Amino acid sequence: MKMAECYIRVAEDENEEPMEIPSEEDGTVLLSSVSAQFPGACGLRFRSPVSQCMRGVRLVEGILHAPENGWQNLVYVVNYPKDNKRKMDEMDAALASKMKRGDQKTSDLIVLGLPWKTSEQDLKDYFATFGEVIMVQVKRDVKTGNSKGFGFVRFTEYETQNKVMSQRHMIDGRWCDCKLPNSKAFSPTDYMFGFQAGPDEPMRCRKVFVGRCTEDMTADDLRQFFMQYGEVTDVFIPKPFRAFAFVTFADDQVAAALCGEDLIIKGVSVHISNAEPKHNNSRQMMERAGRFGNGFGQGFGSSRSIGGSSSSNLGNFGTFNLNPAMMAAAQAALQSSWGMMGMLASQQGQSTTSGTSTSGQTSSTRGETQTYSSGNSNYSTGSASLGWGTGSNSTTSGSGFTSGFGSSMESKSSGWGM
DNA sequence: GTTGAGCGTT
Repeated sequence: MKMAECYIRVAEDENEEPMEIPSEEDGTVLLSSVSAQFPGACGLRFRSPVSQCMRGVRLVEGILHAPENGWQNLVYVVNYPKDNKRKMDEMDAALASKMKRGDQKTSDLIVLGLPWKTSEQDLKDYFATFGEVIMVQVKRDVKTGNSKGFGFVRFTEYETQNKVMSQRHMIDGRWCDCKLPNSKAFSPTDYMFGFQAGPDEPMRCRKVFVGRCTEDMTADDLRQFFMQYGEVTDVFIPKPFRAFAFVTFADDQVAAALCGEDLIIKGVSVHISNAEPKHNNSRQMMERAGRFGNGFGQGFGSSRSIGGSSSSNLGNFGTFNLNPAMMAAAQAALQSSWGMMGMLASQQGQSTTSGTSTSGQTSSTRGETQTYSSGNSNYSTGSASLGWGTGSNSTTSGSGFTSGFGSSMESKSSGWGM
């Protein structure tokens, strides 16, 4: 009877400009039609002109049925699963800052083949001839103190890093190689910032895991350091020493923005990731796959092949490298929603244009070039700015990629049980 | 007190 209505007006919020969504011939509207425009949508509601209350739209097997008096000219508001809409916006913001290309952040490089006798000072002296060094480390046996023959180095400038990776190094009489460490090759946890995967855990995550801590980092050191990003409400260091700590912020977005970052505290590179909820098997499996390159990482090229020596073939690889990570992260974090996928596709599509409509970047870019030092260390954090330095560089045309992404998702969705 | 491909944290 409401055949005349060809479109209904749908918006994410009552006050936002609605989008017209087509109805079916029988006057119903398919949920899929709604979710095509509002990824992750699970239903509709509207404000009843009579009661002035919000009312739900009847939904049966994916079909939205018009209210008593037809769709009329009301604005229908999209429902999202639980509070995922809000989460999605924050993920949007945090992802945007991490996916920012252009500002190519440096990462720690692993230095393989060091002579046993080489000290951190030796390393620093050697690499300082290439550019400013902000961190060096020689990995040693905890009991004997003997060098394990490898270490890490980090430079201020991305160009320096590329130069160093592009050649071999004669250090104290041995040839050494500098590479991006395996830990930099896609870890889904880095994308799962701020989310508790548990279905009954609506709390957003304000706590981060700080890995690779050294024993000389006190709770006060950590508090002093992390203050620059936002109010710190708690610092927890397990005893006895376990080489990690937890830092809790007042603002969950600060925690989200820091996840995936490598920060330098007291001359040591620590890695920030989400403080994991205790039970989550699927996530840990994926983490393994990511860390050791057995799963997604290999088929799509590890990041070590990207940021490295050849700057000529960066383009396509970089974009493809991120996608499996996103898929895995989305699967684990959102489980029941495709919302993030649409967001990712649009992000990719926008990556070659200057202005994105993505909101909220400002909140995570405070505190540029802050320094922190302690004791007799003269190291400092070169830059506290956020962003992800995969070294990837999107030169792919956005539209072509986006469509490919969408279709591959559809073909795999059944296998993933989503 | 040794060694020579690897890989830093739950």
